Amino acid sequence: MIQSIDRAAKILGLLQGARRLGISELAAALELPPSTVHGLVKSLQAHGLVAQESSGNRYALGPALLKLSSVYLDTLDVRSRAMRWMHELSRKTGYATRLGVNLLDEVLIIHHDRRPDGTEQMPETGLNLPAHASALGKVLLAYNPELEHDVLSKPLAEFTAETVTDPAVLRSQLGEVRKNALGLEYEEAVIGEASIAAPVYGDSGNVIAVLSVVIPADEWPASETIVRELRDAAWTISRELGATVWSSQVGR
Amino acid sequence: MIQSIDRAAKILGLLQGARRLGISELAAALELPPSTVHGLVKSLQAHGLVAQESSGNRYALGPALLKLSSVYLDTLDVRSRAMRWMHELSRKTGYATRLGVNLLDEVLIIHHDRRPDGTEQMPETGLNLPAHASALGKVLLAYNPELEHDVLSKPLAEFTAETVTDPAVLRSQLGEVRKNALGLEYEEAVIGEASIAAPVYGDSGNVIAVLSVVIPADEWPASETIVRELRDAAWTISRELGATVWSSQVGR
DNA sequence: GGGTCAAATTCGACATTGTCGACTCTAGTT
DNA sequence: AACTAGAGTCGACAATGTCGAATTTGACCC
Repeated sequence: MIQSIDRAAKILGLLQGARRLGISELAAALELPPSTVHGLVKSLQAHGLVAQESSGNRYALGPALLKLSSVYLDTLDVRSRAMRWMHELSRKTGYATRLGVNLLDEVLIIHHDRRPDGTEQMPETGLNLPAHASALGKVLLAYNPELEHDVLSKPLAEFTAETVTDPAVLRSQLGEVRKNALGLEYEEAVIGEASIAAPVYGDSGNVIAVLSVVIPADEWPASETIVRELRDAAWTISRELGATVWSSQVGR
Repeated sequence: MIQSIDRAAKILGLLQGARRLGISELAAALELPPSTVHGLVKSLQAHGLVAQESSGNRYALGPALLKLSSVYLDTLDVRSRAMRWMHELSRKTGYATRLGVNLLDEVLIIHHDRRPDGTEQMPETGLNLPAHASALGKVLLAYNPELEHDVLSKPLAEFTAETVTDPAVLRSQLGEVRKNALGLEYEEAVIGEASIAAPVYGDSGNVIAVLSVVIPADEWPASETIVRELRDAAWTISRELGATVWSSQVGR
């Protein structure tokens, strides 16, 4: 791991959390001398990864990130293939749908199709969810032993009374997920919200993304029809990506 | 400029252009030994900034960029303030509107409100435009001497027969832009497309963004009404950000 | 309006750190 | 099954980034 890149990435991470920070604040957070941080920040700034407030001496994330991320989204075959089926799935079920991938030890939402009832809903693309407290996350954990190890090696954060914080319970849930190829979550991250998720396979037979349907808590549990439609959609996307029944069974 | 950060940023830039590259391809492009590039790429990968193809040995941009960029968009006061007025402006004029900021020597579109006629239109947020061949870019150039110097120090790329490639002509156009606080462009980047743009001021009195209306070439020139509506919208946004008549006049 | 303070920024010497070449390993090809 | 091309590993060297001291900037208060 190259030290200065590690530090630079940490600076981006800090700015992600705190929005706007001065050199000395960054230096304090990283436990480095301000002059060192200054050099790192200026290098990031030269590439547009960080931007300085026009009136002031604080720094924030830069515009280059937007351009990079828009290319990132374009390169994802899963996403472009999934979009039309997600829209279909939202329409059929009446619920919002999400497509997620693994980012470090969390889940990143790479596409979101709103509930079709026309209510005001925040776009969720780019948000992330805890791996152990979301249906999306549980599916990723179930099919990725490395991630499972990562997540279980740290204490599990508690978000609501329903959050699973006992590693043994989580481990047994992951067994269920593998058995049914379906992840479940009821008010474990957000009160009033539940979800179910199914894996999406790539041509190598690996789970490369997860598809979920977000269900209001008072309409839980999901009907058999909803589950079947979710599974069908996830499977259709996988097939378009070149996965076969066979490859998905030997996968992992 | 820290060397390894510079190199890392260049790697991200290459992946932005080429989508998927192997270590040796990156090494060739950067004229560095493959082992050096490998170390850089692995460091970026550890932070999710690049990702390795599941089946294969090539690398692409990583999911962390999406999360970072979504935070970037949230931190931009201009954008959140501008969105509602842009929607209004699109509705009133019947044309698509764009909001841009400066990224290195180009213009990055940070918000796009579609033409309200309901035709299929690609979302343009995250795209970038050449500074010298767009109305947005000309406004940024006119109010940013450093950027002007940057852009004029290199040859001006030609996109269409209308593209201004003569520095002297561009310079005189920038004078006009400053005089009218309005940038114009007719088929200089894309055939069939023209646009007009007006500056948006921040509380320091600087031009921090640009607002434009995209007009089909066959409806050119824009009516006085359209121009006034664009100016009004840009001004309303500026005022919400704390700009005053006075500060915008002493600005720069 | 001037004086004080905190924070950003610049600079150069030192030693830590990243770089590079040689080597190994893996996978795909003929 | 041998061959090739590319990815990935390792350790020595010196180029590079780091850090402390000094300088500048700008904000706030008296």
